[in-house]
Amino acid sequence: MLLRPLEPNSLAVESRALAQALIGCVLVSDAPEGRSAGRIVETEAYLPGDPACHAFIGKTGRNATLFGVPHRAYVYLIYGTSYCFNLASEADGVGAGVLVRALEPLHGVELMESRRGTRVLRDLCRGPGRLTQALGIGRGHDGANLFEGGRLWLAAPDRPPGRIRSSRRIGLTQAAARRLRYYEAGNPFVSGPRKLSPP
DNA sequence: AGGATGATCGTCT
DNA sequence: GACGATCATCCTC
Repeated sequence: MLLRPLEPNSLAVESRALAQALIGCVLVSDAPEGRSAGRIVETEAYLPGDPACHAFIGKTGRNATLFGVPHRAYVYLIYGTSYCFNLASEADGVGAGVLVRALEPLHGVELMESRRGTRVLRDLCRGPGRLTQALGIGRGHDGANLFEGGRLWLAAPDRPPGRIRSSRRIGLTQAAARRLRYYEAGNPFVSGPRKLSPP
């Protein structure tokens, strides 16, 4: 399978534009065990000054990469069990990011199955904690540059993305009404509700 | 030093 | 649909 590295500086910096631009792009993990990759089908934007954004409380040890240069990986542990993968967004110094919530498996399905402990294709990368486990992403990837051919990088879309829809973000207690979740319409690898939520 | 919290997942009913 | 696991992180003594 041909994977063409995404051109640096080709992605939007503004959080909502970035969240939409990432749909269809391919996230690639090159680990000692082999390559695994998936097509991004669902994202969420976390804006500057957004109470739901980890950066809202100010810069701390955990969230520092959200305040750094855009498009670096921000990875953190949630509920003591799962890692979430984000890209920092907005200008250097501004705390914001985009969470990647689901991938469509593209490459290295056997490796993903072994990491995930399931052979159900639809369950490999559907959900933020699942996709990080499938690709072997952990806290060690925090701060990674995704454009210099390292262990984790972004490739250009392998095909044009379908129509993008939006909805409320999932699992939030803060700012839950805002429609900052984006997903490819009709894609079975999208997590959570695939219908439009009420305005 | 101790307690509360959470952008989730898997299991059970 | 509901619930418990599990722990790094942050806040308050």
